[in-house]
Amino acid sequence: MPMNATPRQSDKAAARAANSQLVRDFGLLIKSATRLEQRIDSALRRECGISHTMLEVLIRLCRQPGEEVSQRQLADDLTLTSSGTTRLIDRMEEAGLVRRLPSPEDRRVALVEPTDEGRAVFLRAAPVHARVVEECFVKPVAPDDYARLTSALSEIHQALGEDAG
Amino acid sequence: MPMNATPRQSDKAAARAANSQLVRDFGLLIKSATRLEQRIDSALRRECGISHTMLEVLIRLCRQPGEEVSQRQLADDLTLTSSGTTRLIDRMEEAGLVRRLPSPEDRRVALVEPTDEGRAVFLRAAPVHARVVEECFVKPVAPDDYARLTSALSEIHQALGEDAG
DNA sequence: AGTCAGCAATTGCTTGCTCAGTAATTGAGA
DNA sequence: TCTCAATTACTGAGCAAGCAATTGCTGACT
Repeated sequence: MPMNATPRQSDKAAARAANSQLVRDFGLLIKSATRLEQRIDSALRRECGISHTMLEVLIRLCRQPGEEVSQRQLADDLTLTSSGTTRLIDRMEEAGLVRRLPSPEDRRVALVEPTDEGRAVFLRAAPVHARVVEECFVKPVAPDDYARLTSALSEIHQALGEDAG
Repeated sequence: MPMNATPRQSDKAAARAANSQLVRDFGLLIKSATRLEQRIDSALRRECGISHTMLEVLIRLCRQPGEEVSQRQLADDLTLTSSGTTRLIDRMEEAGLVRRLPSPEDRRVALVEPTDEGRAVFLRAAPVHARVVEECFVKPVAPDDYARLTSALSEIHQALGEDAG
């Protein structure tokens, strides 16, 4: 494997790879998603006093009454580690938004349930969330593109789920 | 503003809003982007010893020789605060990947320049990056959808850039 | 019954970021 | 020319996440 002082052919190829359209498209995805999430997060903090992550938890807990969710399930849904989830739920419990209760079926699992306060906050936050999504995500996209966008995202998401290594 | 014990009509509407297709589509975007970035990041750490963020810096520094970039510019490009950028460059300088030099035009700005080591790492990392992007982002998407995906992303990105408040 | 591999949750430590506040420098207007 | 608001970078403090190691529990296999 010879190493020259002057750039080799393959070096130029590598440099080109980093600037390829595909890689830039990818960058656009990451950047847009990052900014979107920041937008949502700051709107929620300002108007409702909770983070976006906390709202995502509440969304899953408030689907229907009596349907508690395990931390494991939340972790998977939110793309978090279990330790991250533990501490997220700690903070939400501290804030009076949720409550932990032991699972009757498996004493390892901690089920999470919203408090009345949690439900109330959810009801205030959901429209804020929906509003920002509408403004920053749905509205800017041409209707023709929208369907393709979501199907592309599903494909990506599914591919990522399969080879979960 | 009357408050009843039983859920009001508007509460149901709020709950429905949180479960609307639009909001779920948005969730899919966030989740896919998060996972994609994790994938890239861990591949780069494992195979090249740098984070995804660091590679993004190197990409911008290695475009062409002699084109130094200010930290401000990097911060904007990477969606970071300026203090985050300061410390990122601190770490990269520590690792011997980049060097700071004062701007001759404006003594406030710190220009950033890659070292030889930084360029070498970039050349090793770029193909890894490209490979994962290809596998996880480009390949899973049907060709018909791909063009729409990127145009949708551009529209979103542009909309986010305009009302930068 | 007894063992043991595996999973859920938690905890200590580290990392990578933000926020708020500071200092130096610039450029535009009185 | 002087002043002053805006801009660039840096620093201290704090927060939210990850990783690694631990505990308690479960279910499967001998």
